[in-house]
Amino acid sequence: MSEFDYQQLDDTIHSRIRLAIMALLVSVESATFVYIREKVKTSDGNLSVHIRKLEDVKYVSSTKKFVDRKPVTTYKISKLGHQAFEEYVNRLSELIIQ
Amino acid sequence: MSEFDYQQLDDTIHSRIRLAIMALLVSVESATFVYIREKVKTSDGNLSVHIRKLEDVKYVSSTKKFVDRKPVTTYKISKLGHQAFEEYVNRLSELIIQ
DNA sequence: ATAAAGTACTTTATAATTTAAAGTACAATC
DNA sequence: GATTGTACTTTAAATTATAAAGTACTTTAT
Repeated sequence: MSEFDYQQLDDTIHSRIRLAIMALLVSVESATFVYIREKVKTSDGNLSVHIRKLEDVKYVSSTKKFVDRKPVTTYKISKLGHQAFEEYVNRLSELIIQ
Repeated sequence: MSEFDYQQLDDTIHSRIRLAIMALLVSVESATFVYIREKVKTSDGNLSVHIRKLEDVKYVSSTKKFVDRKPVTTYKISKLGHQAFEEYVNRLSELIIQ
């Protein structure tokens, strides 16, 4: 059962930064832009671009509101995103575990 | 201990195609260009470029010879490559396993 | 004998992605 | 009221990946 076909790995998830974002989001109920930025240790620009990609494919949803007169964007992983992540982890295991 | 810093993941290894190559190479004594190309299901050009990157950082070594008058390149993972792969898998687990 | 097709790659050009820098729209502080 | 800070977004530049073309043969068919 040892397959080494890299195309089995979801390309949207398999990016170091997006993988970290997804891993974080599956572990929490929801998270703000700033919280994610700090945990993932990246710049605003990077996070903005990458989390947008996850939104584009509907793996993540966002809601925007104001807290203390400041904008706060909160992100949540979707059911589809959850499934995709699980599938990704399974494929990864198949690839790596001998 | 849940960290989501994506920079912990070795960037040379974390590419779907190079990851597949490394996973294959840790599981065998050595492998030819053609064997890898078939297992990893990629084109000659892609394999050539990516395996060269692994060679550049000394994760993989190669030897070229002629068999039946045809060129055959054989690749092996190096000790450094082995360590890097192990380290990569460990970091990946930390990232993914909740 | 020679032309066509195949093997084992390498190189190069184009497309896609990532990263970094600059920009926007405020709020708070000095 | 001018500077600094927050929470992002947009754009441009650098990096990377993929696909196409090229090289140096060998084999097979004509």
